[in-house]
Amino acid sequence: MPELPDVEGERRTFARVASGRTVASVTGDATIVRNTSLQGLGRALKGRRFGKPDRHGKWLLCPAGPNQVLFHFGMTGSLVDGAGAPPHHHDRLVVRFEGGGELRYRAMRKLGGVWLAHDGRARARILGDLGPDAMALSEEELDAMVGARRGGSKAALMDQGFIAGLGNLSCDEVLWRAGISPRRPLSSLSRDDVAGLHRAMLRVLRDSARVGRIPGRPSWLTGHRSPGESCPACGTRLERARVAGRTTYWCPGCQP
DNA sequence: CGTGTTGTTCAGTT
DNA sequence: TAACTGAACAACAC
Repeated sequence: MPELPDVEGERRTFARVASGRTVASVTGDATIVRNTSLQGLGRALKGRRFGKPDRHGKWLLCPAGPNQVLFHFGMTGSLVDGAGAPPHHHDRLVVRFEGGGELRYRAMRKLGGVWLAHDGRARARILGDLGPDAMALSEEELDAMVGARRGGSKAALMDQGFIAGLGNLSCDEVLWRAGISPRRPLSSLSRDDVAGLHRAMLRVLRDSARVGRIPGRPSWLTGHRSPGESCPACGTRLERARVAGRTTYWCPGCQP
């Protein structure tokens, strides 16, 4: 699931369930903690109170005193309010709070994980070379970035080092709304194209973030990701191909 | 038993 | 060097 809008949903879950709460214990599957042991994570968090979570791209950044817990959700991860919820086979980490309540990191596949950072340097090392957050990017910034980028539009928008947050679904949705074919070189975009791309990106991300996922509404391209479906705007049969390594849908009519 | 999957990373190639 | 490709990771559904 997790693209930027999904992680916005996780951010709200964390804020509701964990922010302001003091950690009592940390248990779970040791392999989901990527850069320390379960015990190390427990020692760093125990007795600490979680602050307000932040997000950059698909990363969720959760302060606990001087430390930070960094969540990445891979393809199947999510945060769950564990209060009163029955144990689940895919609960990989359980953080219990003083006075009751718990937060769980649940993931079917263990492609994401949990990292501990003691300071800003450690955090930067873990996050790697991320581009600006897609939701915080201004049209002027995008315009300045586009000219120097070689290669196709989809590959660029999917590159977390270029812009952080877009995934396969949101990328297809944004390109469709902006009327840009996924293989079209990004550097070929006119100023108007860039303005349209920026508008489409914010629109898609804001609408999706509000519900915490990319809505597969019938009026969205994302609602038609099965072979043989038609464009919800013009009725043209959608194209489907592997672009930038991922299954891509686009409308040859709306995205020349 | 194949294929495919909303994520990243790494090795190898263009 | 920048960017691309394919494999690997992991756990399912079909």
